[in-house]
Amino acid sequence: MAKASPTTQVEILNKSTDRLEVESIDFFVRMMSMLGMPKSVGEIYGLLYFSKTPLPMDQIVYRLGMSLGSASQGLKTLRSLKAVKTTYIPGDRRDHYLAETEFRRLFANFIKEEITPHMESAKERIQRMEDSLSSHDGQKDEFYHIRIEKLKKLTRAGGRLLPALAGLLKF
Amino acid sequence: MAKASPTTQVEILNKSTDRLEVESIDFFVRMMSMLGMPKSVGEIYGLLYFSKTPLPMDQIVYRLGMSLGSASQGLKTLRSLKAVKTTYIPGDRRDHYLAETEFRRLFANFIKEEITPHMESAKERIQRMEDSLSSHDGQKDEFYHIRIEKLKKLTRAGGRLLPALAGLLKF
DNA sequence: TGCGGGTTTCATTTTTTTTTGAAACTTTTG
DNA sequence: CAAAAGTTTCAAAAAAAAATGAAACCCGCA
Repeated sequence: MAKASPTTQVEILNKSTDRLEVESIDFFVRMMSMLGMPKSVGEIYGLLYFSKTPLPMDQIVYRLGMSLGSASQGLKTLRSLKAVKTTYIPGDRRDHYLAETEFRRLFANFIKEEITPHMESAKERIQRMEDSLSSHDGQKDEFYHIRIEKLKKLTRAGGRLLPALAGLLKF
Repeated sequence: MAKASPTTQVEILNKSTDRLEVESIDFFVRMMSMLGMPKSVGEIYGLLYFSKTPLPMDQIVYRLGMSLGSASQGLKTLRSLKAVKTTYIPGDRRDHYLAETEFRRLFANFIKEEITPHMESAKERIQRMEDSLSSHDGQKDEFYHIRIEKLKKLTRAGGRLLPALAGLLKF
């Protein structure tokens, strides 16, 4: 099927749910891009968020006018963040996607998947700083030790606080 | 003055503080890029973080082998985040930059400057969603109302929690 | 007022990221 | 087993973001 032309996208929009959909896509595109996610990911989630029924990939492609590749990539990302789930529809071979709308869970997952790994490698890098300092200068220079200590505190605080944060969220 | 050639950058590196500097730059480039900041900003902050003396812009340019434009842009960003301060050095017309190393303060500022504004516009967008829904469908459809309610809770939680977070940080 | 060091701005170039689309792969079904 | 539907992968194209460098600007000073 021919991909939707630009005009088709905006064609009617009188139904209030269509306007809602547009706002939703806009909303999540921005939100996701704050978290460093590409536009396509936000678009897909935004579409699914106000969809009463689970949508198959080709519907997503058609409604958003995006390529199959983007949709597949985007859904993969969303699956890895547990932001969508697939539902089984009898008599249909296609996967149907539904948005996970519990932000608490989404948030917790995001921290686990995207932040925690960075914290780990940050700790390693700090360790390397200490090594290079102590091996060479003995214990002489306060300044550098203090700076390194601050970094340690930063990563410790981050490592404890961020995971705790998800628990604090009382939605 | 000629810009440092690539080899000059890595030339010696036996002094432990040089290795520290490299690790620091690496560290902050990654950290900043998690927060959506360009590499140049992380490099500058990383350099200043382990510098005992305030550095003028031309030193930053020379040591990092970056362009004047990048350095100026990067310092502007760092100033706006209050991540560097300028110090006065008698008899020198150049500004000298020093890293602000209290992460608590930095963090609070980052939230205020970069996050809060987005929260505001998110609220407006949600308002628009409610408008388009209520104007058209009266009050019939639970589903959409619930979804919108969730978004409201999300932004409310974000708006309260994020600023509070800076206070929680006990570095 | 004109000079000169220091800095900012911004059009252009470079680099990086994202999207596309077609081929390859997988799975279901006749 | 072959055909077809659905999906993923990935090289190439497009778009977006960042860096460059030169011109413009500012400001103190002679």
